Amino acid sequence: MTSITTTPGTNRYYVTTPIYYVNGAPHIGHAYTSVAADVLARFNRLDGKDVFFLTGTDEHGQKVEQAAQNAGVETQAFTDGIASDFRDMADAMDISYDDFIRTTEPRHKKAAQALWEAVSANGHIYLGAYEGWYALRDECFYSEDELTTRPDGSRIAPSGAPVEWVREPSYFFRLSAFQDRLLALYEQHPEFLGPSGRRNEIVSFVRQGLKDLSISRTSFRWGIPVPNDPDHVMYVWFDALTNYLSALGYPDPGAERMAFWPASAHIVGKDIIRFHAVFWPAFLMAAGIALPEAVYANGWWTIEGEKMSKSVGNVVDPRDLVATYGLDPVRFFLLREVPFGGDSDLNRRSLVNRLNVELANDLGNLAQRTLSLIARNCEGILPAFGTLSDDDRALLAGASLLPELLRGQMKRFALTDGLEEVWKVIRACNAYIDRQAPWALKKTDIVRMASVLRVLHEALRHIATTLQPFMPGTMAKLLTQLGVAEEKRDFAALSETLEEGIVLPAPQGLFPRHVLPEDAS
RNA sequence: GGCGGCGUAGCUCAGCGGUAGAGCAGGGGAAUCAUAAUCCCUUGGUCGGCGGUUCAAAUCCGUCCGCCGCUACCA
Repeated sequence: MTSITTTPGTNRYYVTTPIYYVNGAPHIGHAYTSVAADVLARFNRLDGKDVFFLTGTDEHGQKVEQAAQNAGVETQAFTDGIASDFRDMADAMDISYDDFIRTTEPRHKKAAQALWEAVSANGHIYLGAYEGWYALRDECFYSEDELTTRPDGSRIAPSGAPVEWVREPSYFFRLSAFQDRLLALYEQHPEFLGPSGRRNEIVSFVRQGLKDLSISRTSFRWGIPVPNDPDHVMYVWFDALTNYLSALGYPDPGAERMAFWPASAHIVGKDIIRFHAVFWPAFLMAAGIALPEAVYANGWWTIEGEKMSKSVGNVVDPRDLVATYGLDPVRFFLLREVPFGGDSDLNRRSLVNRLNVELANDLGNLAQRTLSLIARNCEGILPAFGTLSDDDRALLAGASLLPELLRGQMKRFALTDGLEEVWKVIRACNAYIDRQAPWALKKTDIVRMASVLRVLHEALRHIATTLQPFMPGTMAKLLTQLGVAEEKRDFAALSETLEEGIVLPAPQGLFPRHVLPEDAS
């Protein structure tokens, strides 16, 4: 049995997205969580860490079985189709995952069964009966508050189907035994769970008492068989959560990837925080496996002020947004618009406004004006630093602080605040260029002009390097325009000075402006 | 019902005991290297209402009003 403490940091970083449930097509919410996790993965790679980044799909359960039946397709073929759509979405969003786990893969089944056996061997699983209101017609259980009572006292499901109280044999996990240890975990490791509002909710949930958890079903077949009792399949969460281990090669003791355990961060949507912050650590404690270092929940997106739902018909496919606005602008917007952890609204006006003001005007135009001044006045050759003024030094100091600043923000999952820090430097560059007016120095002091441009170039190199995790494609272009070699783009390379005299390619625009149809004319 | 959060400039929010802040939007000016982009200045708020503690309260306490979240087997 392990202690509840998490292991100290190493040079490895293991970050995960949830595995997405394949009962529907990927939407902007999935993309959001994945982009956030991707930023963390990319940031840590640039920071010299050995990173493993996992995403994938959750493919078991009665709903999937039914969805496949409704579609008239064999269940595995059905999940194959949706899983590949999720993979396509991840690729379209430039998610730099190292592995894509599917819960229908043999390696996962083996891992889930091994985890079950480990928990069982420690005495935390017992056979009991799951009781509840069951609708034969719908073939599923309903909770008390979902039901309506008719005048004659009988109850009906939301679907209108009659329900009856039934008992189904089920294996239970002794969740109740872990209440104190979970509370100790939250208290001793406040960084385990965030944002803080969510942590408080989970703490009060656990405090009010935990019941044992039903972790198997006999009412459907589409799942992983329980070891030594094939009448049962594992109930979804025991199966699904194990993915974080199965992709590492668990339970093979010689699996190289197991060195990445425990996970550094599980990024999840706020709807599944409980499963990650309560059930998952309890399962791991029960199996004697070290706990992940952090679980962090992101919020929901509304669309033009409305809740996203299939019935409203406003579900946004991130690939459509990318087709209209470009990949990096969309990635930027998702992480920039609202403090990471909170809810936010996706609407065209604020999207276009952010892209125009912050990307096109603030950053794109800064790069363009700086690089074209160098192209035109320095023959496209990177100038040398002259004697640095206080103004020069202040700007460079701000820029060189960025990696360290962002490191702190990323650790706290403050992705939005991280971007704000970079933008402070970008705004400072625009103020600096106006103050120094290199276009005027051109006529009075050509040496000073060259030095000013070099200071701006150096600030831009820091900005572009730090922004790579957020906008990998566009920042790669910018770094190329700045003459930074591909192997000199990590944080360590920032402390080296670029050689003057290198030839810079011709500058090209990075971010096009957008005009809303109603604003045209 | 219980527990918790929020309510600050037109908008999105930061501040959380010591003379009200940022970004965007609005107004004025400068500049013209640049994607007509940029820079500077500026209008604007009895910090949800009412009481209390304090020399001093967005900031602490109480209460009221209005939103929102959680309150287990939903993927």
